[in-house]
Amino acid sequence: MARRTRTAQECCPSVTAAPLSEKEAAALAKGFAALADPARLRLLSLIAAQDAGEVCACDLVTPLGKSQPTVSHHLKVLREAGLVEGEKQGTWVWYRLVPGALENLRSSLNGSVKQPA
Amino acid sequence: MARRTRTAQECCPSVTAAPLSEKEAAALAKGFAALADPARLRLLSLIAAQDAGEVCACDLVTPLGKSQPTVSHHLKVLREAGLVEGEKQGTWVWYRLVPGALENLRSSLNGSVKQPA
DNA sequence: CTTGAACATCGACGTGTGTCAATATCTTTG
DNA sequence: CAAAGATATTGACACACGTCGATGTTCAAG
Repeated sequence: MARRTRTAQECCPSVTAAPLSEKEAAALAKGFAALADPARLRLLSLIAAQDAGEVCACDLVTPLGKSQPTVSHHLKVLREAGLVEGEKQGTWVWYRLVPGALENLRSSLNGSVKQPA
Repeated sequence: MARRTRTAQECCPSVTAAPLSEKEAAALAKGFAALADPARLRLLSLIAAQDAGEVCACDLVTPLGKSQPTVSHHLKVLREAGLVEGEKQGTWVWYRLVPGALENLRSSLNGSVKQPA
C-alpha cells in the first residue's frame, strides 16, 4: 500500500482487505435509506412520542403535513425496512416501532467502522 | 387523539405534538442519506480499517470496484456530509474519518426517538 | 345492501442519484 | 517546458424516489 512519504514511490497496489462486503454494505445501505427522508424521520418520532407506544395512522397525516397516500407510502417503506409494524384493528391501523430495529442500525455505526486512535 | 377502543368514536383530532421539527428532520435525513449507499459505506469501512487512520484515495478505487470518477464523487458526498476529510499531499489526497461525525448520527437514533416501555 | 370512513394502490410528473467516458486541473519528475 | 500521474469536474444516461390526485379495497354503521 502507499506509504505517506514525500518521495512518491509505488502507489495503489490495492488494499484488498475490505472489512465490509458488498452484501453487508447493501443491506446496511437499505436500512439507512429508510432513514434518509425527513418525512419518515418525523413519522418515526411521531410514533415513538406516543405514550401508548402506538398510533393510529389517521393521527399521522395532519401533523406530517403530507397527503394521505404519501403518508401511506412512507409507512410502507418503514414497514418493509423492518422499522415499524402495523396492526389492523377494524377500519384503521395502529403503528408502533419494532423493538431493536433502530438499535441494530445504531450499533452498526461503530461496529463495522472503527475509530482512529 | 384516537383511543384504542372497539367503538369508533372520534378519530384524528391531530396530535400536533411533533417531537421532531421539519428542520431537524431535514438535517438528520441529509446525514443518513450519505450512509444510504453501499459504495459509500464500503468507502467508510475502507478508510476506517487503515491502521494509520488515513488512506490515499488511489488505494480506494481498486477495492471498491468502481471507476475513479465515481469514487471521487462518493468521497465528495462523504466530505460534504462532514463524515470524512481529505488532506492534499502533493499529487494525492489522504482521507480520514472526521472524529465524532458518525457518533452524532449514531446517537440521534435514540436521542430523538424513544423506545416503548 | 348501501353509505361513509380509513387505508392502500395506481398512474403520472418532476426531481434527484449513481455511474461512466471524456476532459480539465494540479503536481511531481525528467 | 514537457510528460506522466492523481484527482476533480463535466456531460450524459438510466433509474429510483417523493409527491399528489384518482381510484380501489376493506370494514363498521345504519
